[in-house]
Amino acid sequence: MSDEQQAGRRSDTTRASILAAARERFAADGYERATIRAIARDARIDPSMVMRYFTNKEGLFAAAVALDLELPDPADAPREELGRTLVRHFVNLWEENEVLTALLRVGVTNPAAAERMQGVLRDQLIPVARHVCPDPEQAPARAALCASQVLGLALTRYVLRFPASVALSGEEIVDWLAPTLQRYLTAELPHTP
Amino acid sequence: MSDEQQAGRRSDTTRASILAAARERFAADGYERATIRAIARDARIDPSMVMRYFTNKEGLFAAAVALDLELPDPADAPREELGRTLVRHFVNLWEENEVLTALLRVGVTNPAAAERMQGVLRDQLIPVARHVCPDPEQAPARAALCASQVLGLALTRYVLRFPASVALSGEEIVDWLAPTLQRYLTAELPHTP
DNA sequence: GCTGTTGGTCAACGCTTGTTGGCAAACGTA
DNA sequence: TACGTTTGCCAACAAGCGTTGACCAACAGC
Repeated sequence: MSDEQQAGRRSDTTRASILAAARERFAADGYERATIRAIARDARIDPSMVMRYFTNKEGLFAAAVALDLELPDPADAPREELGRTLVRHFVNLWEENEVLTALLRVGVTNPAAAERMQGVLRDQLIPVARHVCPDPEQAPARAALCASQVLGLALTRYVLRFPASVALSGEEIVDWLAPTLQRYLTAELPHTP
Repeated sequence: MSDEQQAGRRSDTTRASILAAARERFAADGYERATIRAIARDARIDPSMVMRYFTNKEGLFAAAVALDLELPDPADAPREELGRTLVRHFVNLWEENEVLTALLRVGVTNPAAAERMQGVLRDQLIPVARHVCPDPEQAPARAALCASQVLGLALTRYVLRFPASVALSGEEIVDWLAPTLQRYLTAELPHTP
């Protein structure tokens, strides 16, 4: 009767297991090397099922990396601790959420994924920056600097797996990065105007 | 007579044009999507020539991304300006050198490239850190933090191409990042021991 | 003159990829 | 019981990949 959902009645479990396998493979191998055949094998179904559920490899990826950062409301934390709050939030997110690694690894090769990351920055991080930084006009640049440090750490820790970066504890990361983000968000411009 | 070089007498120009095309493609497309056929087309030769000169796709990549950071000697700059000196050096390097973008984009998918980046960190950046940081035992962690910030900025600027990151001038990048690297290298540990 | 080496092209190989359409069960409803 | 829908597997497709080996043209030295 209802055509508002495409498949959805009984085998949501299959759909979910495909998505789980896809996330794992995309996070581990990137876009091209995460083949539909390998994902289907992990989910113990036939490759053609993937097409039925998600029409495309692109569609599968888009469904696999639906993302909401759920950033804390800047009004909830004191302005001087926002850096620390943000870094702690990101570390927790990366530790528990495979989607972020998948998005990062794929975004490097796949323009659609890169654009989605850019959208996350625009819709979720820039507003936070606009709320706390001295001149709202600088919000995009300041948010981009924060993103560069957070993504850089994720890159060396979860993707490139530099030993010294992997060895850091969550606490240490927070202690090192918090002042950086705090300065990027709230400090006056470092150069003479 | 001399067998110290494998091919090298007359057609070094072909070899060089293959390498140039390869660097460009690897930097723009990553490992899998930079096909030998496309590289050969760019260099206006037959794909089989690539194999003759470099035996493998792996061999081609390895030859295309030979890299030396040529970091400044830490003894040449005053300790308090090392952060600024390093950031300026890296910005110049990234602006003029396609190899770094290629290495970054490929390293995300290709373990061999990731290992090479790790080697660069180990052999070229950690020694600098060991030379200036309070406790030499912390050198790997401090160098990894510096790498995370530098690579993160390169990621958002040259690979993901976030507009706010692209819009930054070289000077602005130096002004923002220098204090970060300076702190990662020389500050006392930020947390209580 | 021949002849061997070098730089280069052509056509094909085996393989993997994303993707498609047909067919077989299982199930709910009438 | 009969039937239509859902859920799934199987076999195949066209295309693209890295890679190979046979063949050509030019040029060197004897």
